[in-house]
Amino acid sequence: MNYDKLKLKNQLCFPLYACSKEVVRRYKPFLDELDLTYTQYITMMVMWEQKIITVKELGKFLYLDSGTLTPVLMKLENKGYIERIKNRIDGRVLDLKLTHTGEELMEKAVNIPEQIVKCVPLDEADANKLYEILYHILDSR
Amino acid sequence: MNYDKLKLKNQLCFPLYACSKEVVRRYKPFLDELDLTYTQYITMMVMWEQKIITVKELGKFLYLDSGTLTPVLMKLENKGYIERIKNRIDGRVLDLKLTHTGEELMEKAVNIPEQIVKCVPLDEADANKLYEILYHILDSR
DNA sequence: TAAGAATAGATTGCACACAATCTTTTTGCT
DNA sequence: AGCAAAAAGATTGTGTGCAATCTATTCTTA
Repeated sequence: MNYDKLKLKNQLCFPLYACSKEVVRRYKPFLDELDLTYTQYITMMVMWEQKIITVKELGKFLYLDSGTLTPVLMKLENKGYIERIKNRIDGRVLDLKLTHTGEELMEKAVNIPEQIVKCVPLDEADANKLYEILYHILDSR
Repeated sequence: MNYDKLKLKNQLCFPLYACSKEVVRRYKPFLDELDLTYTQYITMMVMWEQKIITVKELGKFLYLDSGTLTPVLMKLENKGYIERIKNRIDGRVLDLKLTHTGEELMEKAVNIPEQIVKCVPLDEADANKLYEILYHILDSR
């Protein structure tokens, strides 16, 4: 029996998993300046774009469920970046609303993407290819 | 000011992070049959290959530190797949030794890689390219 | 060779992820 | 209208990740 397929070096999932963590680590110094975790940061990215959104919709953007999001959203509310407002039409729904403070935070975050690009060695072709492959996998759910 | 770079769809890190979790999710049904988590699985992959290894060396393979590994290794020891043995020459070092039971587990795991391939839609060229890009980033530490 | 530095792992504390379950509210059906 | 099913979030419990710190041991070097 050949066990080569079980070797770590022959896996595709493993470098994906390791690389994901590695890139998140490289965000940390920049996010520390804003006192945001990575999960809080990507949540704020959606908030900056949507202004108002339900937890459900947010979860679709981030591929996360309420079990993960609820505590994250409570922290962001405590920091004053969002408000959590029960929807009046449908009582099951929680609307998330970007606050003025949350909007201001965007100004401080606006330089992060380009700083990350400097920390991750990828030419544009590879970046595009990577993007394409990753979304191809994600879209196959 | 242009805020496009802060949009989620324009990030490369985010699909990497989401895709990593998605692929790990696709492992779950197969790993559940072996009663292994993904972290325990990749740890066992190293053990199956190395038979004996220190925690330090294992951590280099997996890009994980003792804070993460210690509890994982204790669980694998409880399940009988590895032994944790203090090194006699250097008392600081902990050797991990694959047990017979651990070796047997490999037989049950041997089909997992090919089953995952079926669950992740990637042709060989893209798989190779993805592999190359990911290790390029990982190696830039 | 004795003390300080370095190293290997363990521990602690915090923040996710995610499955499973629970609560509240709304929908759909008859 | 009345009730079962479905939906949206919250809660609970387990298992990572990882920074910071602690302990035990070994190395270094004055």
